[in-house]
Amino acid sequence: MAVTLKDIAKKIGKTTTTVSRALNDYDDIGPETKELVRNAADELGYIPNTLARRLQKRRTDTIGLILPTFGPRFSDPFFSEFLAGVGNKAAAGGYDLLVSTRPPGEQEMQAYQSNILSHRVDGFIIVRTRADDPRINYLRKMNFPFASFGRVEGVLDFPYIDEDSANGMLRVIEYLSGLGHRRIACISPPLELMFARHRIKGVKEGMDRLRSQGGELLIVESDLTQRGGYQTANILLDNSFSPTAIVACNDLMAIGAMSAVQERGFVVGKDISITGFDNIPMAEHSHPPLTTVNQPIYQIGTMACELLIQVLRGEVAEKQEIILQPSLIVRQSCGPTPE
Amino acid sequence: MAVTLKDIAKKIGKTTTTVSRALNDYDDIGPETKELVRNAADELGYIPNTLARRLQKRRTDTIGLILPTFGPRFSDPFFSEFLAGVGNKAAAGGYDLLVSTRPPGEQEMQAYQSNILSHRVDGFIIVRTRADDPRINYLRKMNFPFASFGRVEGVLDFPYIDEDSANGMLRVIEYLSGLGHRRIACISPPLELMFARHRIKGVKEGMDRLRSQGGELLIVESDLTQRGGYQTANILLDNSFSPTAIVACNDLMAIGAMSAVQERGFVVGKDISITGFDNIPMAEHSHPPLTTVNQPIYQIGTMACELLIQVLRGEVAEKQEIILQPSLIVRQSCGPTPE
DNA sequence: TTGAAAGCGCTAACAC
DNA sequence: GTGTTAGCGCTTTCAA
Repeated sequence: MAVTLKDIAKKIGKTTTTVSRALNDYDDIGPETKELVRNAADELGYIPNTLARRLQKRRTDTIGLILPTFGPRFSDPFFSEFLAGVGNKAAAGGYDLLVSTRPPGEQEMQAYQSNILSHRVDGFIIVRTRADDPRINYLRKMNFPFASFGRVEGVLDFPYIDEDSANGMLRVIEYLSGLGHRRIACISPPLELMFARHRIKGVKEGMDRLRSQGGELLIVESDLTQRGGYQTANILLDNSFSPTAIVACNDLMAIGAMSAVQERGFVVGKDISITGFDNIPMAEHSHPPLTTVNQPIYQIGTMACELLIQVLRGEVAEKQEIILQPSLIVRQSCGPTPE
Repeated sequence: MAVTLKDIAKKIGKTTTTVSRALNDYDDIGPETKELVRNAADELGYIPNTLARRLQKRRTDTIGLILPTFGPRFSDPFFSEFLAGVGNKAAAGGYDLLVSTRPPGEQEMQAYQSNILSHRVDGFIIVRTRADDPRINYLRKMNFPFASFGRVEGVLDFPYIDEDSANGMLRVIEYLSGLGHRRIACISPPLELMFARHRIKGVKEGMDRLRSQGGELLIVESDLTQRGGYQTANILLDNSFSPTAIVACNDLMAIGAMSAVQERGFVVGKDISITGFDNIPMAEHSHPPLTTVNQPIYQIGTMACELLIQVLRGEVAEKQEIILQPSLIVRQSCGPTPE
């Protein structure tokens, strides 16, 4: 049914070898033979069998992406955009993208292992790095190609891209302090996540600079979801600390926090200021629109994939690490400290 | 480097044939040989080479999912949950999931074509069907296995799962009419999308029943995004129609519409009622929480994948079509008609 | 119950 | 330039 090299070879009275080389444009094939072969291939509608080629080449031309899912519902807008970035770059580079989702832990590690050992992928994109990331430890140990979005604690001897979240948060704090805020609460993701650490680090650094001016910081850990932000903000509002500003470590939690604040009759941006991080599309259309730090997730996906492709192709990446400088997006969710 | 059947065979002094059959638990292999082989395999850490197996079996054990992306930013929470559902079911069934994203049109069709012709996938999951869906037409023509989430206009001779959106919308309208609403505006997605048609159909049917009681309907087309909902609501509010309720065809647009309404100083659920569709996590935490129709996207992904797997395995699905009955989730975004 | 031989469709080494 | 031969790692007839 499917047309093979053999069919073409038979048709034009040559061998499969010749046909193969002609189609792959080897130098040692005569120009008229090439023409002949190509025409025959076109006529018959030849499409190479990927599987056969991959087996022979001992390459899968496939990139693996295992999304770490927490909780049962998995609708982080973050991932879908990242996925699109990775996927489009992969497609452009001639790579397939093999996607799965696994909760961090045993199953996740097994997925990495089996994908590698059973020769399903040539390399991995790692996303949402953890402090002592078992995935990265494993891949490094196996000497298996990968590129990551996010750093880890410790040695950074692998290609990665990351945003300078610490700096982003520093600017958030500076912005808020410029508005007069001193009592600031921060809603943090689980601290095993590296980006949480960076963001918290930025917050702390900013607050340190405010110490002489009476800056006070309360950090509460949450879970990255809107619901988590909502619940955590409620805890915060019940607390005697009574912050004038809430700095959430991502937009989803910020938007959840806004609901909590508004439910109590406070006006966001007046009674309480709130900031996010990521600049997801929703941030522009929250009520009020959310002041946040931009993170170009689609492009980050693209670039992470590009880093990996460079490794796979054996091209020496001149720059194996990319740190993006964030920009503050000022909208209407912050205002001067109330009296 | 990698352990092959040959290595095991050599080690125990049998042939690769025997080893292969032993590992695959064929009946015609002696129990002690099986034991022997298995132990040797374990010792050597044998993992079958997927590529080789696939080539031989002429199956890829891979399911394709090409997400139709509109616009540049692609953060529909819808897709990430659907993806997780499909992916987990696929993994459980021993299938890989090959994901790409393509804007509807030429490129998209080429992706389907090349994935099929180059033997990359065994079947496809189709998502977000269009009225005269070129993907489905093509797959049907090629007689290539697929299952879809969503129906099409015309013959439904393929396995699909869908929610009875028409009925869902009917219930929304009934709910609103019970609250006294008569002048209702509807924000619709592009009408080439099948689910848009079903939802609109439900809306119209509901309004038809209200005609004798002065029911009036205005439908405006938008683009499924929060921004689109926002813009369209603004158009609606500038219009002389002045609806007392806005029925959005998905949650994202509903939430966008809420922003627009609120920006004009109206109170959602009092001055104007708003409803959505999908029940994305965000809907619970919007301000006010959104009354909407539930659509269990994760489960739908799971079931769509299951339908496909049944086809691939040659199992006759007793029920090739699944229609889910929706449930109305009443929250706080609707109230009685203002005077 | 096991082995020998063939082949999935392709590419690569080597000879001519 | 082109053909011969071999082999990627696996499964599957067919014989023994």
